[in-house]
Amino acid sequence: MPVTIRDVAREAKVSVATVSRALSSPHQVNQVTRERVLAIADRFGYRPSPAARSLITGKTGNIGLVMPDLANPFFTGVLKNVQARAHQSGYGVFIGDSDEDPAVEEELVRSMAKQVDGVLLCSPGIKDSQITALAANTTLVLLNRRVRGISAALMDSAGGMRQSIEHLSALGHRRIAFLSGPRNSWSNKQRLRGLRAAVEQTGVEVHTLGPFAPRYSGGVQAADLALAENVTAIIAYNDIMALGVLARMHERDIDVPNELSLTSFDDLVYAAVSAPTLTTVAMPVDAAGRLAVDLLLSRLADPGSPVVHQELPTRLIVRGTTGPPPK
Amino acid sequence: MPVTIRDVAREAKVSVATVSRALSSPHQVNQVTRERVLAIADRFGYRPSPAARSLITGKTGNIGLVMPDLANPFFTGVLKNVQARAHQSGYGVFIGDSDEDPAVEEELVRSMAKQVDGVLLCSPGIKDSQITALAANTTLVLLNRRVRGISAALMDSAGGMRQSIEHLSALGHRRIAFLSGPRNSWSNKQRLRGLRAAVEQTGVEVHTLGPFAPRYSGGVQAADLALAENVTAIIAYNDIMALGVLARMHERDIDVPNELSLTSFDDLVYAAVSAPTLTTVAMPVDAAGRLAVDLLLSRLADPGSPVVHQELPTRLIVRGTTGPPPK
DNA sequence: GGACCACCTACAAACGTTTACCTATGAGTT
DNA sequence: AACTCATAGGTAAACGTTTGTAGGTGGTCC
Repeated sequence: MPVTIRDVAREAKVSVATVSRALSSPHQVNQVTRERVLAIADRFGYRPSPAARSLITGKTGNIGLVMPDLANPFFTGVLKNVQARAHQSGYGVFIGDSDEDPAVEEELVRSMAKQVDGVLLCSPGIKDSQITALAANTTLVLLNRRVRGISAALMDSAGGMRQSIEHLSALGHRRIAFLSGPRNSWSNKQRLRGLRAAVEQTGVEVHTLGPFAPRYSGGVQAADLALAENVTAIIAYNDIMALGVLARMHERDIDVPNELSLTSFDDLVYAAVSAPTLTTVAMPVDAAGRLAVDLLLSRLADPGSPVVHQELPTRLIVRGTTGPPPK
Repeated sequence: MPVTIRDVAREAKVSVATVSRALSSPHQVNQVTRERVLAIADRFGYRPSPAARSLITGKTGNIGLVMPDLANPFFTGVLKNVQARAHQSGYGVFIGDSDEDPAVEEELVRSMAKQVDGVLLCSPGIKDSQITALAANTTLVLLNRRVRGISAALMDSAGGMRQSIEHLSALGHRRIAFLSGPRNSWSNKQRLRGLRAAVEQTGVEVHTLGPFAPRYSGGVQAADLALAENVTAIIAYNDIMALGVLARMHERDIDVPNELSLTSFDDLVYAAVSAPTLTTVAMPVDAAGRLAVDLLLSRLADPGSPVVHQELPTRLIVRGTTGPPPK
C-alpha cells in the first residue's frame, strides 16, 4: 500500500538505483532524469523507509535522550533545546524518562541503542562503571556529569554554590544550612564540592542536612529541620524545594528575608514570580542542551574526534529572598 | 561488529529461524532448545535489529508525540504520562516540538510517520482538513481537539470556564474580563464556548480581550487593558499569564483578591505557591496523557475499533486570588 | 576508424530479521 | 505394518533501501 522506491522507478521508467541516487546523491544523475524522478516522487508522496535505509547504512538519523524526570522543568528546559538543535540538524529525538531509577536508565539506553545513532544521557544515579560499559556499544554524551573518556556538557554548579556562599557571607551570615538533594546525584556532589571550597575560603559555618526529595514536599519537610539548626540562611538544592521552604516559613510566620535568607539553584520561571522572588543560581540549561547535541553530532561525524568536557558558567541571580541576617 | 541473529544461530547450532522463534514465539520451539538459544543470546548480549524487524513486520514499536511547546509544563505534564504509559506497554516515544508553528507540526508528523506505529498530536494551530489528510497515512490520536473520524483525549475546558464564571458570579461579580489566548487555538475556542454558555446562564457581563501571547509577558500586557475595562474579576487563559497579571497588579498596588479577583487554567505547580495562591481550573493532564496512549494502542491493536472522543472532567480549585468584589 | 574517456544508468548483492512452507521424526490408531 | 498427526526445526523468500560494479552511449584524440 505505501509507495516504495520501486513505484517511483516504474513510473519514471528508470531503475531503483537511479531513483535512490536522484534523492541522495543528486550530482550522480543527469539533471533532466533527476528532475523527472523528483517530480514523480513528489507527486506520489514518496518517503524512503527509514527502516530499510538504516538497515543498509547503519545510520538512523535519530538521537536518544534519557532523563531522570520529565516533570521537572529543569530537565524539560534541556529537552526543549536538545530537540530544537537536533531538529535543526535533521535528527529525530527519542525520549526516555527513567523516573530517577538507575536500572531504568541503563535499560533505556540499551533499548534505544539500536534505533539511534547516539544517546544523550542525563543520569545522576547510575554508576561510572555502568556508563563506561554503555559507552562501549553506543556513542554517548553526558549531561551534567564527568566520566573520563566520554564527552560531556557540564554546568558549573560548584561555582554557583561558591557564589551563593560568598553572597550570604558578604551579607553577614555566619551559620548557613544546605538542604541536600539526592545523595548520589552528581550535581549534588558538585554542589557539596563547591560548598567545601567556599567554606574554606570564607570561613562560614555550613550545616548539610538531608538528603531530601528534590521536590516541593522535600522543601517543606526540610524547612523545620533547618530552623532547628538555628541558622540565618538556607541554601536549597533547587528552586522547587526552595518554594516548599518558603511556604513553610510563611505558615510559621517567619519573615523571609528579614528573619531568614534563602537561596537555591535552577532559576525556573517561578523563581521570578514567587513572593518574595527567589535569589537563585541560574543554570545554563538552554546552552547545555544545544552543546550536548553539538558534542554528540561531532562525535558521530568523526568518531576519532577528541573527547570534550565543556563546562558552562552559572550565575547567581540576587532577588528578594536574601538580605542581612537579623541583629 | 554488532552481534546478529546469525552469530547466535551458529553458536547454538540451529538455524536463524529457530533463534527468531525462540525469541518471539517461544512455544513453537522445544524447551531445551529454547533455553539453550536464550542463554547464548543473553551471553552474547544479542539485541534484534529494530530496523530489520520493522522492515519485515511493518511495526516499529514506537509512537510519536507532537506538541506545540516543550517549555510549557502543561504539555510536559502530558508528555511525562505519555512516555510512562508507552514505556509500560513496551513502546518507545519519539518527540517533536513544533514551537507553535502549524507547518512544522504537519512536517513533524509526516517525517515521523514511517518510524512510528502511530502519532499523538497535540496541535491547536493546524487545520481540520490537514489533520484529516494526515490521518489518511498515519494512525492518529488527538489531544485536546475534536475532529470527526479521529480518536481523541479531551479535557473539558468549557466546563472549567463554566465553573469559573459560576464561582465569580456567586461571589457577586458582574463585570468580568477574559484574557484570551491564541485566537485559533482549539482550547481557547473551547473556553470561549464555555464562556458564552455560562454568560447566558448567569447573566454576568464578560468582556473578551486579546488575543495575548500565552506567556508571562502576555499577562503583564493584558493586565492594564483589563483594568481599563473597569472589571472586578479577570479570567486568564492560563496560569502563566495569570502570574503576569498578578505581578503587574502588585506593581500597580492593586490588592488581589480584595480589589480584583483572578482565576485561570492549568493548575501548574506554581499556582499553589504564588502569593496569593491562584484560583484555577485543574486540567487532567496526567489522565489525558495516559488515555491518549491507550486510545492509540487500542487503535493499533484493532484498526477497526471504534473512534472514541473521550472527555475528561476539569475541576475549579478555589484558592487565594478570588473573593467578593469591592463594595 | 579505433582507442580512450566521461557520463549515465542498470544489475544485483547486501543489510538482519520474520514467516510461509516443507521435511523429518516419532507417537498413536487401526 | 501402514496410516495419520503433532511437533520441531530447517530453507528460502521477502521487506525497501544503498552502493559496488559493470555496461552502454557518444565524444575526443590520434
